[in-house]
Amino acid sequence: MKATNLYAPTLRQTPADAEIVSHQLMLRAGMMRKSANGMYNFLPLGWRTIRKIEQIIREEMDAAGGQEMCMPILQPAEYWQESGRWAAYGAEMMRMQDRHGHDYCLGPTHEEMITALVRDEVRSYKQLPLLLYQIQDKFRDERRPRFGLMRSREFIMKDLYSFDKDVEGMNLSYQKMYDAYDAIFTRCGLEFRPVEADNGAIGGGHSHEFTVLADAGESSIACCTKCDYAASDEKAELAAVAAPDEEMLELEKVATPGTNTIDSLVEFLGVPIEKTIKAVAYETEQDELVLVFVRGDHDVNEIKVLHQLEGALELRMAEEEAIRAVGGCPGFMSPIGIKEGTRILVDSTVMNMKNAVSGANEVDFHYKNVNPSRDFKDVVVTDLRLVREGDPCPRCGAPMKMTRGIEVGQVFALGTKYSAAMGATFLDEQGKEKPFVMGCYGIGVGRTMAAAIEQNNDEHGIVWPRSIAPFEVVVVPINAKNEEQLRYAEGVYGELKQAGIDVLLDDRPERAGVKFKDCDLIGYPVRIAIGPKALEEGTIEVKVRKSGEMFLYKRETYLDEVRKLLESL
RNA sequence: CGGGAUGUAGCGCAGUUUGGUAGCGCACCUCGUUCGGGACGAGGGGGUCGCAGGUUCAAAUCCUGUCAUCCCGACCA
Repeated sequence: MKATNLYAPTLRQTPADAEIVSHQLMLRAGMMRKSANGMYNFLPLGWRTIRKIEQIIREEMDAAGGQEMCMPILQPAEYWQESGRWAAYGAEMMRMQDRHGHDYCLGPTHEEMITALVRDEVRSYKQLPLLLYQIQDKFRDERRPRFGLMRSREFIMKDLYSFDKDVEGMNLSYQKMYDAYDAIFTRCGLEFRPVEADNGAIGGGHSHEFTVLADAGESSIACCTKCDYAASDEKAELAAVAAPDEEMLELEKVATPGTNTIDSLVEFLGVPIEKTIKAVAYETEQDELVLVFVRGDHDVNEIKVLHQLEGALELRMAEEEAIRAVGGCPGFMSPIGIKEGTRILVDSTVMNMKNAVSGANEVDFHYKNVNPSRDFKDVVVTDLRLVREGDPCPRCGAPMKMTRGIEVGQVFALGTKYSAAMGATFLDEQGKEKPFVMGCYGIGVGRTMAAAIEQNNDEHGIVWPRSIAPFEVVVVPINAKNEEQLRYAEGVYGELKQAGIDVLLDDRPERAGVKFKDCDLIGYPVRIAIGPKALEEGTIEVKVRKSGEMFLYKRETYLDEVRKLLESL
């Protein structure tokens, strides 16, 4: 490819509406342009990178036994009604009607489509396992698209669905995908962690998110500093803090005027915050009141709370009336003296506390010397709190570190949620009808591209990992208006191309400085400059974008040297 | 959907307070000089000032409405 035939409009200045560096650089490097909120045009350079990422994904999916196919983006509502998600999906689904008034959506994902397809096709356990995937645009009407490709409304996703005859088979498929994902993100040159993820409302199976470590990321993950445990902040398991070795003292009610927050209580009583018990009251969408108690300095993990409440999908802060109705007092709550039958959840750390302070269910009064193991009745005790920096790892006990990351992929053991709901069954060895045991596995292709830039850039621009760079090598005649130089550069370009290297010839009649700046901005891994030195001395000047190293090679040997260089990038 | 900010040429911005012929830098076009890290000179093209209504002799500027974009909070590839 020659630059004079390439539409790559670079920008000197950063567009004002781009916030994070990957978005800014993709615009500046002429890789993409915005079309509408959360939707983007990929320009030729950006598309080359997308295609390279897709190709890596394809190769690894195929190697893992996947078969590529393609399903329609437009999906009939009836499948979604069968799975129950037509109602459940909410405003995030782009919906429309055809001329006959039939409902459709633009696919936000394809579990329903693939399940319906396989249901109609696959009859026997002998046809399993079946791993089908596609790479295609998905639509999600995000409440707030932002950060360029990081969260867009139309995005390219690789989605694979596995169908197995039993849970063991599913686990095998899951592991294959897990390993393939590991290979894909490694090949893309990314620093990432597979983290244990919450499986949300889907329930049942397990799930991992593949998270690229980057400050611009929207997910917060807890990583053990010693072992390889890593989990999303919502998922991170926490053991109870051990019970202190103290005598249990007599429960005592004390007046604590105006102390309806933990901070004011700590100040008023002069007790350490670790000796206080905090209450949070929620109501479910079924209007059930749930009282949650955690240590004063801890935060409630609402996901963990939801897992305790079968059937509930959402929590809202409880109305004061509802709290009073069960004998609670907003700002001064305690499990002691709450109406029988009220759902009370207590974090396991709280249960180990001794001689703590909690509310007394009366305005301006608290209990001292609360000993939950003695004083709390009819409560559910479990892990309910949100992980914090320094909390002990559930595996090895070493402190955990909180990091930010970009979720580029997720692997998910679905089980029979969709196959059962949609009646997708096969006959097993005994001739018995069984629902498929499924898994689903997604990769955000554009997000992977953005994540790669977040991790690989400097003040001059992008520093592409070789595997996903739009071109591996750029050949720059210093003065393309000089016929001799241009011819020489064309020769070198032809040799590289002949050698199977993905190379661009920057034959634009621009000044050297302009072209060099563009090279750095776009981030080609290797730059070859052809100037007087090449013509007079036959030396080829090679510069590595990442390290800034410059090498001079003889014309006779530079090809091998460049090949070696590329392999190291 | 709540909170905040911004809409003026392809990009970055000034002008709005105090109404009076729409500007600057970059980019673009022409000519000349220049040519290994975003050159210089001369000339040139391009904007119904987001949109609609209102006030006024006169509106980018004041008022009302509306739309869009960006950032902060509940989710996900």
